Amino acid sequence: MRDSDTPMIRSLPLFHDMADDSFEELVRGAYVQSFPPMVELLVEGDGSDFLYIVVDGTVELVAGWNDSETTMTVLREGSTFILAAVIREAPNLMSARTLEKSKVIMLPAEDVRRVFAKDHAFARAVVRELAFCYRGVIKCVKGLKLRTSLERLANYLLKWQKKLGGDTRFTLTVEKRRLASILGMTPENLSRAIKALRPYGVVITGLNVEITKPDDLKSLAKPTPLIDDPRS
Amino acid sequence: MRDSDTPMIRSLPLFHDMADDSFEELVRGAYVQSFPPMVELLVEGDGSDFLYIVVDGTVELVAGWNDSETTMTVLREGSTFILAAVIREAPNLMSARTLEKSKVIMLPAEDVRRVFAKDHAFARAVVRELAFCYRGVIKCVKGLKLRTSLERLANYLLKWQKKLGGDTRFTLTVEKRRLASILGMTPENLSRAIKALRPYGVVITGLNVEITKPDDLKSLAKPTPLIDDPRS
DNA sequence: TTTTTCGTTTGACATATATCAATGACGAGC
DNA sequence: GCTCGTCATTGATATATGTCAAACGAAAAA
Repeated sequence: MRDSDTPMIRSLPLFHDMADDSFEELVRGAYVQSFPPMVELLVEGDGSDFLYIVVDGTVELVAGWNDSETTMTVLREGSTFILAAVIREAPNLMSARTLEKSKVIMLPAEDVRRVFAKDHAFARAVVRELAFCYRGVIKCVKGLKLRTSLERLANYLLKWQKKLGGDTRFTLTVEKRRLASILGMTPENLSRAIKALRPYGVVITGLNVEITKPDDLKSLAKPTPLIDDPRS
Repeated sequence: MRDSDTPMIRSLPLFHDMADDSFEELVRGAYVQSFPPMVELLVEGDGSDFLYIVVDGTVELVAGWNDSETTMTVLREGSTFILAAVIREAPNLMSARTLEKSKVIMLPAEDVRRVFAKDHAFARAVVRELAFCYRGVIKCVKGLKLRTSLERLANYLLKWQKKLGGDTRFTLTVEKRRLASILGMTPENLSRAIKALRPYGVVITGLNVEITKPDDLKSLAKPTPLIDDPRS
């Protein structure tokens, strides 16, 4: 890999506090690769030979069963994935594919485990990262079990409005059928849900969202940090 | 706490490999408490002052939203809980309550974090534990998003049959309305789902389960280790 | 033993969500 | 500018699941 990529990795929480020589050791065997859209980076059920880091673009994690599949999450710059599988030397529970042209760094799993075993700061960072991911998935389960798809959509919109600066107007970062899958519904149902949010001041045309009555929408969505706050 | 409890803790994967003095430090400030059934051990949204370990009995983790609640999981001897919240010093995402008379060990969160910061072996064990929990929740999401409630029930039965020794007959370990909540359905719906499994050789009377046509049931359930195998 | 309580089951019904088919809208490539 | 393909939308319908009320049954309390 090129030296120009290392500062970006180094600045990630996962690698920030580790010893220099440990970092060297990790980076030495790393690959940087650019992929076109819709490339399968790894397949559910396979072993995990690398820890992945998204440098640029977007990568989706999908899970399949019985001829159908669902989007678990969409990752962007700075995200790592299949950390848990690498640590436990277990098969991937999800497939990963690029959505856009994307650049990813691949750290050989062996290296990660070796450095993890000897560098305490790195081990601590892995813990914090995993704890973060764990809590993210727990929130996801809570949404699925406690909310209807309409409520999940309403909260999704509020969450992204905040994430993108809080403006009245903003743009969705994924296409609608993928959004439907993320929220655990069909594209048709999403279409109807969007219509159903109109009385609450939501207008969506294409990927453009406008929220004219945020209070009304919030009274429907009833957001709570214990489900909807990505950090914490 | 009494010395008689320490060997059990020490034998758990989380504490097995850590240094003796670190273990001493953890155990020194620990509390052991016995609670009657249905005692709220901690409340969703509160800060986490302790890391909990179930020594005996059963504890359920529940999450609530908008006046309804759902059972996230039921824990038994040897399980730890709210590890992620303790590590991140973040509010609990779930409440915990005893189901039966239960004995739990409470390790002050401060101690856990301090030992975690200095003992590399403990940090590594925490990583393994968190990675394990993370993968468990991912499997849960996959089940919720990819399967119907009937399929979830079928797989639940097969999973517990195996876990309890593989016998044709076995006994459910939770009451039905809690099972319904675990599976993400209503008690009424569970009742009907149980009836719907009759053609597949499932007879449930009270908490007793009999599976007479395992192959038929499996052809409906289509179990996969990537969702249904708790280890790995 | 009787009574009470609580969990389960059942039926009738309402709602949520998925499916299928058709149409419409938009962008990529020619 | 056209054509094709893909995604989004709409309507009709089917299925899955939830809700409410009542009846039932087993375990705990009197």
